Amino acid sequence: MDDKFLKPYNPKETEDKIYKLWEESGFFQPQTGKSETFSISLPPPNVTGTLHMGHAAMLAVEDILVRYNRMKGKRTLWLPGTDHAAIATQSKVEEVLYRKEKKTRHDLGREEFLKSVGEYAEKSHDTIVNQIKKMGASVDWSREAFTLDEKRSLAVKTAFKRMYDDGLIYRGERIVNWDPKMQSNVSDDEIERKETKAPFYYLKYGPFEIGTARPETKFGDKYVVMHPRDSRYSKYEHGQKIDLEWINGPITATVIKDEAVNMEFGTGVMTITPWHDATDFEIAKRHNLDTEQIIDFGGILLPIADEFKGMHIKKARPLIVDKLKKKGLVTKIDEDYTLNLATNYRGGGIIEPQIKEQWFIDVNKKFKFKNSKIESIKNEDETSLKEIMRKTVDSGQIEIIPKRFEKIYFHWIDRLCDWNISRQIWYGHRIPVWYKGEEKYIGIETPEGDGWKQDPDTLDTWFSSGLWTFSTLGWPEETDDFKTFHPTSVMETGYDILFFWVARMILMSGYLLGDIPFKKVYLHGMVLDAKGKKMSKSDDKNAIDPLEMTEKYGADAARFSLIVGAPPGNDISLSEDKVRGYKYFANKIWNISRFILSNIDESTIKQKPELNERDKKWLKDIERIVEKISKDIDEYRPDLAADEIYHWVWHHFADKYIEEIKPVLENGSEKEKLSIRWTLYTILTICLKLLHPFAPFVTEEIWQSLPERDSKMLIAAKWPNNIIKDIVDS
RNA sequence: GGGUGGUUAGCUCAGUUGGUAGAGCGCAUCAUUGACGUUGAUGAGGCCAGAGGUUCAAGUCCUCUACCGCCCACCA
Repeated sequence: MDDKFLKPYNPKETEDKIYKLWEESGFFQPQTGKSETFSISLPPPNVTGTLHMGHAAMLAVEDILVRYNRMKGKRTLWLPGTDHAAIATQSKVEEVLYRKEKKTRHDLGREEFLKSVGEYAEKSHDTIVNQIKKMGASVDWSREAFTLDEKRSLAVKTAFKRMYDDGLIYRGERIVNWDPKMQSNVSDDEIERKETKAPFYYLKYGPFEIGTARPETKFGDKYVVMHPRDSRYSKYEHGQKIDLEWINGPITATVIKDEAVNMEFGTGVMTITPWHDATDFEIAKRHNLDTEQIIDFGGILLPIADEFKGMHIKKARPLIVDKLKKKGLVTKIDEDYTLNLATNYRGGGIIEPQIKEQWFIDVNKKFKFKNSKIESIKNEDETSLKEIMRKTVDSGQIEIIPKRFEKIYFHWIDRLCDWNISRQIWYGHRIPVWYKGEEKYIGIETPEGDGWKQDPDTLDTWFSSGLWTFSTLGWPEETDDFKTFHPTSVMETGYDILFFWVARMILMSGYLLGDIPFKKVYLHGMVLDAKGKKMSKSDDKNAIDPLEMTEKYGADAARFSLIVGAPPGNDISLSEDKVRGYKYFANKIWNISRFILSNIDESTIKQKPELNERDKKWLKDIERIVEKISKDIDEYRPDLAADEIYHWVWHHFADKYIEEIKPVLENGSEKEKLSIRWTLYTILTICLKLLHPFAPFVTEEIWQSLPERDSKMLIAAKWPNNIIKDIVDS
């Protein structure tokens, strides 16, 4: 027996060494010559981020699936990469730039700024990669990808051009979610509404009373809107002009009747600001009304505000309210009003709706479906992107686990509007469109000749993420990897990005390949702290750092603690006690092995002796466990499998069997001892295999010290199967 | 407002087609110098949120209620 067993298991001394051993073995790469495949694309973490508990949980689940399927003999690929995370990364660099040098990106200029973002991303990249390794993730580093590298750029441009040529991408002037802080718009899905207390003002508007939380937008309000069936206002006619006194003097207002008005709310009358409100914009469009910009893209009031022009809205508001009060136009102020403030979920800027020209993907436009591998849409059928997203899941070709998220997904699709894909930030994939006067060019390469200017906007980061399952495999080239590993077996990710990402992957894959990107979607929950807050938020001081946990208790313990009791889709709250508990388990495995190895010798395990009934019973019992574990993992319940194996190894195998046979090893007959020794060793090797996907480090370390084993490395060992047939009955 | 998840031991949470309530940490008693610094055995502690229903049988299925959370939504 190896001397290392004389001390307790020491993850710190073991893990890096074992990871290196695996990497050098080449087993992270798919083995050739096998037909059935299993593939997962790693959801790429932000290149500038650090590993949080959510990542750690994700890596644990995926590594379990991957190691299990690899041991089952499948040709297994887990492809890693990082995401340029346009907005998040750019904001981070801008913040540092401002803090250190008091400069903005405009002071540096586009080219120089991008260079510094690139450098920052590159430097940061190694951090996240090393953290992924610490968790024991058996990803194939030789195929690592980045959402903004050259190959992925080609995929993005190819996708854009195809969609443009099919009329699915268009440029249009719409009301968009403008973030004045970041100087870019964001898509509807990137809006996070926060409940905020704010005063709500009731203002006299001629004969009417209107309500607003934003008096600073009201300068241009010259339409007063009410419901056509509101009897209170039946004496006013649509189109009627009314002269009245307003903020900066007398104006003429026009009465508009529109069903969008809620009669129950307030007085049932409102004025509209079409340039800065989505609902108002729709009303204005319906009645062909004038629109006028009140606030510029930096949050500064325009000349229409008269004496307030040039002021920031934040400063102007109290002054405007003062003026309104002095003029006797304020009738009431509700100081305790709650409104849903729209903020940018990345970066937190307060959204100011603005009308702006942007690029969109049309999700409703019909087009002819080509190369269909989607069961529910026939080749050459007329379809739309929305229909692709719906039918692939509705037909069951893609299965979302747990099932309840399918309903949420459908609900989202049904109210989905065109996807705004352009951003005014600099870091990201530049829109592959060039202009020269009236001419326009859309393509992969910069057009020949002078005078072409590229569109300044970049693409929504989820555009490139949407291609991830196949751009990482070499698409648009028809590579062997692409043919072999796509569609991928399962997409394992958090439910919080079901819309952002999962839906967009289905859209992109469906349109570009006529195929699904993955067969299953496994959604894991959020890791919560003791207060029930998401641990992935970097500003959360209660967060448990996964690296600190691996440092203190070992990666195997961290993995176990993130798996047990975490069914798909359920949030888990993690405590340090739980991690510690599983560290003890790793040591228990260590000591079981120590006990067994000190009680056998090579000659007693090489040849199967005649087995007594007790040992046969235990061998049958572990076969039952093997079947249970396999079934649980096959059904995407690693949480149950982990709990089951934990319980069996500790409280059955160790507490019962080993305790039972201890006296027999002392005083029993030679025949009995032979049977026991062989059984102990056999069960140990099976247990190590069963435990390996969950606790890869400690099991591999023990495996390396086994005198007799059917594979040099545990990572490549064969998953146990038909034990009774192979052992007991022969 | 619509949808959705939760409510189980002192704490944090599991409980897969309905069949005698489980884990980690904590607690009590005993054993143990040991394969185990991290051990074992035994035990205390649960009207499984509340009410009704289906069933031979409900933590589990159905209906309603309460509270907590999350997602969605154009109430200015």
